[in-house]
Amino acid sequence: MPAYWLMKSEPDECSIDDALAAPNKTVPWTGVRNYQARNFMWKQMQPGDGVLFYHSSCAEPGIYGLAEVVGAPYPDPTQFDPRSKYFDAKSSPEAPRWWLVDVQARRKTAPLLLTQMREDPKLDGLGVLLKGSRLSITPVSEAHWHYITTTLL
DNA sequence: GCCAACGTTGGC
DNA sequence: GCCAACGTTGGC
Repeated sequence: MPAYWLMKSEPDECSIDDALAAPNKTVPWTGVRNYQARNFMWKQMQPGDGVLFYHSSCAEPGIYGLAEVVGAPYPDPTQFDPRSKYFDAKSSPEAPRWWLVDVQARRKTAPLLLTQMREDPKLDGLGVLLKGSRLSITPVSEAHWHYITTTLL
């Protein structure tokens, strides 16, 4: 059974346009350094899972596209690269600390802004709307996914 | 740039 | 294992 996720990306780093322009429209979801978000990618995501592609830390945060999980999780290579800002000296190839999945962009959508989502009672309980939520990857219920993808986008 | 909320670190 | 200090996220 497919699962659904909302994944935040800073558009300055990787926007939905960047993902669509990438080879095979696929980007490694690099740089996650939060255990809860890592565990979603490492232990729970399956190829074919649906992804709401969210732009964060920008002028108009919101959902800007649809994507899906492809392939199996593997260690984030940036954790081993001393020049990377995601380098983690406490990790090692023998015991990688940070795992990621590849995400393939499906299409860009009309923006569904955070402000709009907050006003929609049907989206009550959506992870990204919860008070103080900073988690960069949050599960999305099938009902929310269906509503967002068929009615709002 | 501010700051609330949250996660992590490390001394004890 | 507690918890204060610190760092980060991310909306505004």
